[in-house]
Parts: sequence; C-alpha cells; structure tokens
Amino acid sequence: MRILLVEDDARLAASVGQALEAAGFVHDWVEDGERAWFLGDTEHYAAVILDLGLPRLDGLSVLRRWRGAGQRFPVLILTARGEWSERVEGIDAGADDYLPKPFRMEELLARVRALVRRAAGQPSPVIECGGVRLDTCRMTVTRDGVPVHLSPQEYRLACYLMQHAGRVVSQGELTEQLYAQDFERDSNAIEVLVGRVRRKLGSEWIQTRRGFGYLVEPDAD
Amino acid sequence: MRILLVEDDARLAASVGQALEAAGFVHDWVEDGERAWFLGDTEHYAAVILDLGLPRLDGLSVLRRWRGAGQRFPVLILTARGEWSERVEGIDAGADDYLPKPFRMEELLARVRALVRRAAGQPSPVIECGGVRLDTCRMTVTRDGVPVHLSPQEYRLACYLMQHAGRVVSQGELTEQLYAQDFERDSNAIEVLVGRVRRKLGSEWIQTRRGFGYLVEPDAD
DNA sequence: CGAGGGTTGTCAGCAAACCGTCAGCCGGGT
DNA sequence: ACCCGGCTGACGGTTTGCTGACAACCCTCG
Repeated sequence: MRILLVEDDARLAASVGQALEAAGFVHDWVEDGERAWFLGDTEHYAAVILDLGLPRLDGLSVLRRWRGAGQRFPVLILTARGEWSERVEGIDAGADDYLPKPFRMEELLARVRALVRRAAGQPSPVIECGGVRLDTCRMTVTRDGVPVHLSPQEYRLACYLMQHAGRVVSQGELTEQLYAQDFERDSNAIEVLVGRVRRKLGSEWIQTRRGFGYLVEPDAD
Repeated sequence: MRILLVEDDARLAASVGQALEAAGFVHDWVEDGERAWFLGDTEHYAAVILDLGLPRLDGLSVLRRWRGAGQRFPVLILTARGEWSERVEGIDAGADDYLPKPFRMEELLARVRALVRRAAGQPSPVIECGGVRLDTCRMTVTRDGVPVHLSPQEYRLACYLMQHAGRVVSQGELTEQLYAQDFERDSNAIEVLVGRVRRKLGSEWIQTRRGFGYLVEPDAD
C-alpha cells in the first residue's frame, strides 16, 4: 500500500512517515509541489497526504492539476489552521478529506486507512474472502477462525489483494504498491512472497492468471 | 439523489434538511437509531448523515450493523464534540467521513457532494456474447456458465472480438492489436489462435468472413 | 558484543504452459 | 478440377511461475 507524503516540514514528515511504516504502508516523501505533481502524475499511489503550504507550487494548485489530469487517488489535505473556507475550497478542489494541524497521529492513520478502504470500495475495516478474515485496524489475520501470523510484507500483500478482491492484480501493480519506487524491476520477489502467503493461507486462496497477475475471489454478497 | 438524515435534534435536522433540498437532494429524516437501522437496511440511499448521540440505539452500533450486513452506502458522521478517539472509532467502524459540530452548512454540503461523487458506480466489466461471458476484472471466461481457461493471447483475442461484436474484424487489425509492430506479416499465427479459441468456446462462435476477417455476433439487447 | 530467530530478497533448477512455425488438408468459388 | 484462403495437428523453443536453499539484514536478549 503505497502512500505519497507531501510535506515540507522535515520533522513532521519524518514522524508521519514513521507512523505510516509502522501501520504497514510504504511511502514516498517529497518536499515541494513541483516534485509532488510529477510523482503523483507518474506513479500509482493508494492515497496522498498533501500539505497545503508548499514551496515552488502551492498544494491546492497541485491538487487541481492532478484532478484536471484525471488522477483519481484519494487525497487528504493537511493545513496549519482549520479555517472553514479553506476546507470547502480544498474539498471542492477534489480533496477527499481534510485534517487540521495539530492532529493526533492515530487520527491521521485512521483517516488514511478509511480513504484507502473507500477508494478500494471497501468501507468496513474487516475484510473477508474465502475463509480468510483480515482486520485492518488490529492488523490481524485469521483463516477459518484460526489466527495466522503474517510477516509485514506478507500482510501487505494479502491486504492489497483482498482490498481488490475480484480483480486481477498484476505483478507490476503489486511491485508498485509494496516497494518504494527504486525497486529492481525484474526480481521474482513477488512470486516468492505469493508462495509464502499461499503456504499460510492455502494454496488455492491466491489464484494465478498466467501472464496477467494474481486474483483472490471476494465472498459472495 | 436520496439522502438519509439521522438526527435527533429537530431544529438542526430541519436546517440541514432545508440545505440538502436547496442543494438538490431528496432526504428522509429519522430521529432514532432503531428506525435508522431499519431504513438503511431496506431503502437505497446515495449517502447517510449520521448523528452519534441517538435515543434507543447508538449511532456507532447502527453503523456497525449496517456494515456487518454488507451495506455499502457512504456514511458521514456528525457528533457533538470533536473528541479525537471518537473520530477514530467512528472511522474504523466504517464511516467514510467525519464532521464535528458545530459546522458550517456549506462544509457539510461539500462533504456530502464529495461522498456521493466518489460512491458513483463504474460501468459493468462483464461482456456477454452467444453464451460466452467474459469478466474483464477477473480475466475469466465462462461458456454456458462453465469456466473455460484461455491463455493470455487467446483471452486477448476473445476480448477484442467481443468488444467489437457485430463487426467484421480483419486479420490485419487483429495482428496490430495482439502483436508488436515488427511482427512478421505472412504468418498464420492468427489463424492458429482463432482455431484454439474456437475449440474452447465452440466452433460456431467465431464466424469467418472469407477474404475479410472474423466476426462474433453480439447478444440481442 | 555476539547468538539466535525472524524476515526478506536473490538465485538456480524445474515443470508446465504458451505460442509461433510448418506441412498438409479442406472446401468453396470460378 | 484447380486454386487460394483458411483450418488443423504436431513439434519444439521460449517464457512463465513455483520452490527450496541461502545469505544479508534487523531485531532482541543474554
């Protein structure tokens, strides 16, 4: 689950980044609007955390450019003061959520989780597919009611596949979501990871669509 | 666009209702959690505005019940105090957004608009022609309900023909679609491919227009 | 500081699937 | 009958994905 963090205050960015990693997200951090615009336009993020006061290119302008270019990823806006007119402006510019500084790190994480979930069309924090239940708040996984221990990377893979259950997810997409941008392209790390998750959650749980990617079936509903 | 408003303060409900109507929404108003739960489960809403402090059945419980029952509509939570732990709890219970009282009516409307916009559905990813059903998300194909396995290239061919059902598609066009530009011109690869697909999906399914190309019939509708 | 356990990417070997090629066949239109 | 466009079965080189072993790395604990 890859997040773009746009924040020029290095200290704040560091603590947010740390919290994101601890919560199981991978993140890229940029400090100015120009670079944010470029990355948002070229990479594929599950969500963006966007500070409004930025050097070089203002946050709202970046957001409008993204939306103008058809980018759909959810955006959470951070700003120093909770001026309500600014909130409306931000939301109408295409933001999906708004958080005034100062904020509790827990709240930021909850909102990011909610955004990612919602963008994946999955409003509940507990996802269930084929006997596997994943609680995104507690970061726990059970299979047929039995707790299963997944390593962080395994958890991220299972989580992403479940959030996109019913859709084939390519290796490239997984690589983008699970690793930072400078990861070596032709590695079989994903295959190995899939193998490890299969061993824990059942070999049939992740299906292979040869030549296209992987798929987990959603529960009927 | 129908909105469910769950709010026990009659005065506030009236002014929110008025604002919603002015913004072009139709709304139903209920005052207690029991009735809210019932309506949310039986009617179909574009979004729900949910107050947390409710008589008879608490707002968070209502939300959890809805989500437990698989209801997907976006929910915006209202609550009297901006207690951060409550926000986290609400969002993790499956809410899509959160607004502390007191709030500006404009901000509420902006958020509701954003929620409705985001929840708007996508077109169906399933194509069907002559008993063959192709799911572009799962990349699966069934014939008369029976799953059929197609290789990547076969899948692409079937997909392209179905997307252009009712039209004759030439071999040249198929070559352009399925292969890189430098593909050898006088190869019978397409013919072989068509043959393989026919064996799996029925020999009549792809018709030959000698000298022109291939054709699959669209379903009448 | 070092041992030990857990995590995760790399690598090599393997099995299966994939897919273009080819040669020969078929069948309809002139 | 003849020809040309299309069909088909067989073949094998290549690609793809899976797996076990291994090593680097990062913890924690003694």
